[in-house]
Parts: sequence; structure tokens; C-alpha cells
Amino acid sequence: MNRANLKIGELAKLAEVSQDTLRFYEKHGLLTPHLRSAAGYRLYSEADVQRVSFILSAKRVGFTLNEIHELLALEVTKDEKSCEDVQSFVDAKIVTVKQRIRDMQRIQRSLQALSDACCGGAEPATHCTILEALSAHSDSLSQQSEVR
Amino acid sequence: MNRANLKIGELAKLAEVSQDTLRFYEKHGLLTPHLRSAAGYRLYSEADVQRVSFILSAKRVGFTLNEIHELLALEVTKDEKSCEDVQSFVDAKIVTVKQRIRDMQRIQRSLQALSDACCGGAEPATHCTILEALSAHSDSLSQQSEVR
DNA sequence: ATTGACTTTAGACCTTCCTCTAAGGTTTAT
DNA sequence: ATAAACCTTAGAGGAAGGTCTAAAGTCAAT
Repeated sequence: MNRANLKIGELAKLAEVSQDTLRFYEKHGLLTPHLRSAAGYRLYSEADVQRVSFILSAKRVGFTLNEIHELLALEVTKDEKSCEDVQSFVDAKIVTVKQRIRDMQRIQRSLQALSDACCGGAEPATHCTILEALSAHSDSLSQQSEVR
Repeated sequence: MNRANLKIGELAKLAEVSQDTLRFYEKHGLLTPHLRSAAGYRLYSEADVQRVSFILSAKRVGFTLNEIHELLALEVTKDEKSCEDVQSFVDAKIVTVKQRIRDMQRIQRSLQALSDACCGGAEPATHCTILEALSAHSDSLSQQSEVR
């Protein structure tokens, strides 16, 4: 499958989303096909493919479509005060992302502990639920940060 | 604030969620207070605090409440074939989590590049949007895995 | 030139995850 | 003993993110 001027069904298959979802994203300003055919068919470019990829990754890790819209709208126009605005917004997002990475790593360790406690052999299966596995590494609400 | 026998308002404040949300989680089997007062007030234990912490972390990184329910229900009963079931489920989740961590790291690098390209000083601001910043490190849909 | 697989639109409908309202009972402080 | 600040329930309402339907136009192959 070539990646230039994809029709909606082709992009849908490539990105593993429905055509409805792509139209929905368009309606909400997240993804506009770079052109339309004479008959009005949406035609997506390679850049559009990248864009949908970004949207899906960002969504998978918990950004809302609104937040993704803001991220996509970010642009350093370089010659203005846009810098400050962009930078403070982006830096705030970086903090959020770092927190989420820590959340995920904590969950990953717990899942791993649970998997290991299992048929791991000689281990005493002290960790019998994910919460027990988690509390072995946990820090819990004590130093909770942003909850959106 | 002590963490034994919290009333709903106390837990809500501690966890930074609404009381409604806690009741909603209870209705859906995610968080049952360990006991009720004579008058029917919910009383939450330290373990309940941990549980809500887990729910919120998992939610922040993109698990649905249903998935969280499944994770919380996991239990190695040790003496049966529960091991195999738990392990294959958990191992699948670990794969998902690892993918999401990579997604987040990719996004983090892009945000960082965007922030740097900004008022970073002498840099030529080649990365002017998040998508351009992203494509500098990107791999896009080419090796996409699970999209839930 | 017609069949089958595509595409278009508008709009109704659905699920998830809350959030709010109403009508009332309880606890604590004064 | 009464006010203020808690708590209870059931159920309606709402925003986000799709998903489905209908009625119609387009394209490629036989």
C-alpha cells in the first residue's frame, strides 16, 4: 500500500480505525485531508498519515482530543512572543507526560511482579494480587500530583 | 489526616476526586468501602486508599474502568491452574504498557524538541510544530502495534 | 451498462464516565 | 436544640468519543 493520496478506506485500514472515526476527527479539526478528488473523495497525504499516527499515540496514553488539538496547533513562529506561550504550555505538558510515564512504570513493575509470583517456580507468591504487588513498590497518594 | 476509616468526603479530598466519583466506582465494583457506620456512612480503609490510587493512575495512562476492573480482579490462587490464566492475561497487558511507555517517550522527546527549538537561543528552530519535532524521531504507523 | 465495492452527507444513536438534583437522615458545635 | 456541615439514595443529565443508518453519488471490472 502506497502512502500518497490515500482514500479514506485505505487510511482507515492502515491506521486501524474506522472511516467514521476519521470523519469525526475531521469534523473536530484534528485531521483534514490535504485535498479532495473531483468527486469529493477525501485524499490523504503522507503527512496526514503521520498526523493520524500522532493522534492515536497521544490518545492511547491518555490525552483527550482537545489536548491533542492544542498540541497539534502549537507552532513556534520564532519572531514573536509565541515562544514564551508555547514554551510554558509545552513545559507543563512535559511534566504531565513524565508523571504518566512514572505511573506506567509503576504499573508495569506490578504486573511483572504478579507474573513472576505466578509460575515463577520457587518463589513464595507473596504477591497474590496486583495491589499487593503494587504496594511492594508503591508510594500511593502520598505524593500525588495532577489529576486531570 | 489519618488514613483509617475515612468518610467519603475525606477520601474524596485526599484522592482529589468527587464523592460522586467514589460512589460511581463502588456501583461498578471497583472500590467497596471496607465497612459502613451504624448510620450507613461509607468508611474506607488504608487498603481502599491504595485501591483508589491505583485506579486513578491506571486511568491517567489510558486504561478503561473495565480494564482496571480486570486488573484488580486478578489473583494468583497458587494451587490451581489460575497461574496460566493470570500469566497470559498479565503478559499481554505488559506488552500494552510497554508500547504505551514508548508512545509517551516519543511524545516527550517531541515536546522537548519543540521547547528547545523555541527560545533555546542560537538554534535554528528547524522544528516548528510538534509534528515536525516528532518526525525527527518518528517511526509512525510503519510498526504500529495494538490499537485498542 | 450494470454489478459490486467504494465514497459522500446529515443526523440519530450509543457507551463510558462521570455530575447534578432532590429529598431526606446524621453528626458536631454552640 | 438547632444550625451547619456532613452523609444517604435514586435517577436524570451531560460531555467525550465515537458508531450506525439512509439515501445517494462514483469507480472499476465484467
